[in-house]
Parts: sequence; C-alpha cells; structure tokens
Amino acid sequence: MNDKTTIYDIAEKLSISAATVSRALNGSTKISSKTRELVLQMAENMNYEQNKVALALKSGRSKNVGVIVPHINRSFFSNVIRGIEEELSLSGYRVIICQSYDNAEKEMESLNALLNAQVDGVLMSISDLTSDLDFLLSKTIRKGVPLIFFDRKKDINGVSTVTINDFEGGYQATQHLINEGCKRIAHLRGAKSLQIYNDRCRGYKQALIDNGLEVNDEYVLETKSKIEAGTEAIKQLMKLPNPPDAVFSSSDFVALGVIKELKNLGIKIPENFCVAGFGNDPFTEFMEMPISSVDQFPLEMGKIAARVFLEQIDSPGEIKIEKKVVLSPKLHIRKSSSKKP
Amino acid sequence: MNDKTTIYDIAEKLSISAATVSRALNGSTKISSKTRELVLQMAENMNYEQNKVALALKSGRSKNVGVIVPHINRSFFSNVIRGIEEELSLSGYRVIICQSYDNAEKEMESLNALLNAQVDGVLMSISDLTSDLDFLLSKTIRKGVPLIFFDRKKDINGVSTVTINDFEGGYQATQHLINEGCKRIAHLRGAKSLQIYNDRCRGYKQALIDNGLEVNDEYVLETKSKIEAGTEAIKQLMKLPNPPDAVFSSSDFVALGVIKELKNLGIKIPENFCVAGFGNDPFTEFMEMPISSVDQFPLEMGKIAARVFLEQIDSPGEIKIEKKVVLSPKLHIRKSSSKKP
DNA sequence: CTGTTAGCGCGTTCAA
DNA sequence: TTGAACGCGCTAACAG
Repeated sequence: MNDKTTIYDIAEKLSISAATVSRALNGSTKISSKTRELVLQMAENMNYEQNKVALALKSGRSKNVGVIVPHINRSFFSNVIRGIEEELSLSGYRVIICQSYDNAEKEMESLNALLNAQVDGVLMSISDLTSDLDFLLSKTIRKGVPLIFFDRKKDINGVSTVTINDFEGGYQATQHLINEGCKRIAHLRGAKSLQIYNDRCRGYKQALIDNGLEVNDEYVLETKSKIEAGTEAIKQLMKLPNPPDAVFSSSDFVALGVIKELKNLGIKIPENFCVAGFGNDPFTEFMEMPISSVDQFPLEMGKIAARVFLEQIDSPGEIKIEKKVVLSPKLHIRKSSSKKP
Repeated sequence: MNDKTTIYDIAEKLSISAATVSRALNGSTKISSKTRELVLQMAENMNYEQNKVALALKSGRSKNVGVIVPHINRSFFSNVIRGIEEELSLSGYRVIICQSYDNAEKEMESLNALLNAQVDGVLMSISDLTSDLDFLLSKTIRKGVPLIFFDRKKDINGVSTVTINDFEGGYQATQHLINEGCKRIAHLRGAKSLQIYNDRCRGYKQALIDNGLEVNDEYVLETKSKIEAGTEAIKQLMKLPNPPDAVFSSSDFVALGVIKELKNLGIKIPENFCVAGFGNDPFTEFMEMPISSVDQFPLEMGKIAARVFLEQIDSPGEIKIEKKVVLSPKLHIRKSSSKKP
C-alpha cells in the first residue's frame, strides 16, 4: 500500500550504492553525468520523493519554523502570519502555528513543543511581560534556535525584535487630535502588562506635554479590546465633571464602541468629538463613519520578521547578531476625527 | 553549546542500556519500579526532552498535520484554522499552514511538500474545481494519509468533507428576502469554478421557483469578492429596464459595496431595497447599517474537520471510512433586510 | 568517480 | 527485567 520509495530501492534497481543515488539526487559534482542521468530517470519512474523527516534527523534542521500568537483569527495576527508564510515559503520553510490565548503558560508549552519538534526558529508575539523568559532563553538560545519577537516584545539580549514604534503611533494620533482643536483628550489603553500599550500611552502623554496640555489621569482608562469595553468606558468618561472632547484608543474595536455610544448620547462626530483608534483594522475604513487609525503594517511586519530569521539562520558560524527592527506607524486620518473638510 | 541530551546520555550516566531508558520513559510495564524511578529522576536532572523528529522517523508519524487555505488572513479561513488548531493541539498535533493564493498549482506544490514532510493528515479548502485531483489522490490516499476537505470541496471517493449546506444558505437568504416582500431579487455570485458558489446559486433559484417567482438570468452576475465589485455590479443592475429590489450576495464584502452604492444613488435600505450577504463576517454585525448574512460557523467547521481527522487516524486497521459532514447555515437577519420592525 | 561505514535519536525485536 | 542489535531514510567521512 505504502509506495514510499527510498534511495535504497532505486539503488537496488540500478545495482549501485545508496550513497551514489544520494549524490546524484543532490547534484554533487563528484559523479559521472551518465549515472546521474540514470539515477534521475529511475527516480522519476519510481516517483521518488525525499523524506524530509530523515533529512531533518540527519541534518538537525527541520525546515520548519514555529509561530506563536495569542489568537490566529485576529486581523492583525493573521496578517502577520500571512506575511511570514509568504516570505518563508519562498525559502522552503514551513510554518507551524500555535495559539497562546494570551496565556503565558500555554505559550511556554507551545514553545517547548516547537523546540522538541526541532523547529529551526521561533517567531512569536509574547502574551505577557511577566512570562518566564529566563526559562525561555535557556531553551532556545542554548539550542541555537533563533528567536524573534514581533509586535509584542520584551527587550532581551540575543533576541531579535520587529516592532512598530508604538510611542510614535500614540504621539501621532494624539498630535493629530490636538491639531483638530481638541483640548481634553482621553486615552483608552490596553493592559499594563504589555509594553506596546505602555509605549502608546507614553506617546499620548508626551504629545499632550509638548503641546502644553494637561495630563489628566482621570482621562486614562484601561480596557479590554472589545466593542462593549468602549461603550462602557466612554459612558464613564462623559460623566466626569469636565468630560473629554476626544478619545485616542489603543484598539479599533474600543474606538468603535466609543463611536456607537456617542451616537446614542447624541454627540456629534467629528464636530463636537473626535475619535482615533489603533491597528487600522479593515473595518475602520469602510464604516459609514470611517475611523481614523494607526496602521501597524502587519503584512510587512511578518515579512520582515521572516527575513530577520533567514539572515540569522544563514549567518556563518555561531555569531548570532541580534537585530532590532522598528517600523514607523502611519496614521490614517478619516472622518471620525476630521473637523476640517 | 547544544545541550540536547539523548537517552544514550542518561543511559551512560546510569550504566544501563538505552533500551531500558526508553522503556522507563514510555511507561512500559516490563521494568522494575526502581530503575524506572532512577531513570525518570535522571531525565529530570538532565533536562531530557524527547526528540520528536527521531520519533517521527522511527514511527512514521510526525504528529504534524497540514492545512491548506487560499489566504490565511481572510476572516473565514483564519477562524477555521483557529478551530483546527484549538482541537488538534489537545491531541498533541501541530498545525502547518500553507497558502494556495487560489492557485491550483501552488496548492499542489504545498500538498506535495506537506506529504514529503510526513504530515499525518491534510485538511484543505481547494482553490478550484479544476485541480488535478487524480494526482492528488495518488499521492495522499496511497500513502494512507487522511485527506479532508472543508468548505470548498469536491466529491471524491475516500475523501472526507466538512461543509455547510450552501444550497440551504442560498435558499434561506432568498426566502427571507421574499418574505420581506421583495419581488425582483438579484444574485451576485462567486466564480463558477467553485462548487460552493454554484450551490448557493442553486438555492437562490430554487427559492424563487418555490415561491412562484421568475428566474431572471439578467439578475445573476458573477463578481470577485471585493467591495468595488459590489458597487460596480449594483450600478449595472440598476440600469436594467426593470431593476431589482433586492440583492442576495455570496460575499459580505460585495454586499457592503452594494449598500454603499445604493446610498450614493439615494435608494433607501431596507424600505425600498433589501440586501443580504454570506459569511457573517464580523463587520456585518457592527456597521451602522448592519448587514443580514448567512453564518458558516467557521470555528465549528474547523473543530469538526479536526475531529474527523482524529477519527480517521485512530480508526483501527486500514479501513478508512470517509465521512461527509454537512453543517446547517444560519441566517442572521439584520437591518439591511428588515422592512418590518 | 563510487562503495562501505557510520550515525542522527528513538523504539522494538530477540535473547538472555 | 534487562541488553544487544537492528532499522527508520538519509548524508558525510573515509577509502578505494
């Protein structure tokens, strides 16, 4: 039933040794063109296909890379993965995906499983700053497996990272809202355990400071990345004695929730209230009230992360140079924050 | 530098044979509890981890499954993959993803690569009915690797499928539009080379017939699954001498394009024109004009496809029973097609 | 140019 | 209960 033909099968047919077959198949120069042709022909006839597992065991390189993300079905991550796959498949690598569900423990399990499966590298977006990264390092670096963080990173020696400049993104969005004439800008931010949200928040605050505006802690709320979280948060904000006149949200979904609730409250956007989100999720563009948002270039991020991996794997010797790539975010200005037409 | 400890390393330390170590690690009964404890302890100390590649070569089972989809970043597919990964990871399987880009040739390449990488199964959504499936079969079935189609299938002996009832989905949506009082229902359909679109179209036509409405071929247009395709198509339809009063689209994006253009044209939805889409993409729900759409339950589809694989792989002997699972779609009725409040 | 040997790490005979 | 030997399929070292 199983028709897997091995190099031994074809060697036997030709009454030569398996090594010779191997050489012919791999284009070694140390072989006569006659026998090479013979082998190639026979291989064709017998539908020979190289067994990659045997090759992996022999060479120690599986041609597989692991990718760990919180959830594969989030627009951002699925786009990054697309970029990674698109780039790595060109070099013959396959992509194994794992979901961490924002759970540090699961993340470690996945990493472990990937390393035991002999992946040649791991690209991941860490779930939490509190992850036990020492353990992680001991496993991956000691094994000589390149590790690359994208988007959600943590600064570690020996680990390359590909991120966008979240500080700049937060700054850009806030500066834009200020330019539109907003004076009391609130910020809905993600969990403090993630550096990206801390950076965006820092950018927000710096923009306020640079423009001589007051940083009001009452205006900064931590939310989940969900529509309902946005509606809840804006309700709370509008109850303040001195409610804000704009919101910069770290999440497009939250921004959407804010817009929905403001409409409920009869507050006009963008005339009396401006909103900007983060992520440039596809839906922000084609809403009836298109939402201004910061683009993170997920596809490009994935491709670049893939290339960083390829550079590391190709680097001669054991000199693994860590690389820190930082992309510039781009704010897309849309109706939700455009007072001036 | 490489600290990979093997069973030989720990055998040496304990002055026993590697075979014994292997037995201890695998919980064989034919071993004294003393040495078992000893081995387990030592394995712990030496940070031993089983090399899955060696195991794969030995056993012929890699614990990897391949998944091939057109584009991983489309909402539907990323959700299916999430379901697959969620289910299979519980059984210790890893998921290798490949993108076909709707290209039959690339699809075959990926399938080939996966088989050479010794995956234990392949789950795929075929790109095209014209794919060279004989070749496909000769590779996969002869190798005894379970093959499962999800969503985009083709009926083949020996291949299990997990799909939704596209006919019923098309029927449901059309029937609903009829119930709302629409008389001239157009249909924007996807490529004829995919069975799912043919089935949805058949459902659409059958609903018309069952309700005594005329099937007008001028009302059926083939479009790409893009917003702009929707705007173009509806422009064309509205130029007809007798323009439609409703559209059932096989794509949510196309439905969105239709709605945008109708608004441009000053046509009121849902009062004077109803629209229904297909896919229940997240955005359909939270638009200001929420779009009625047929849910395909991608997450569930992925999980079920995974379970079908597990059943096949666990089935004793060589009896591979093919399984055809058909899910019922569910129409979500929203504002874009609700004349009656 | 080609054949022989060995080993990647593991589980599984067959003897003892 | 344990050990020695073997093979999964392949490539690389060493001979010839």
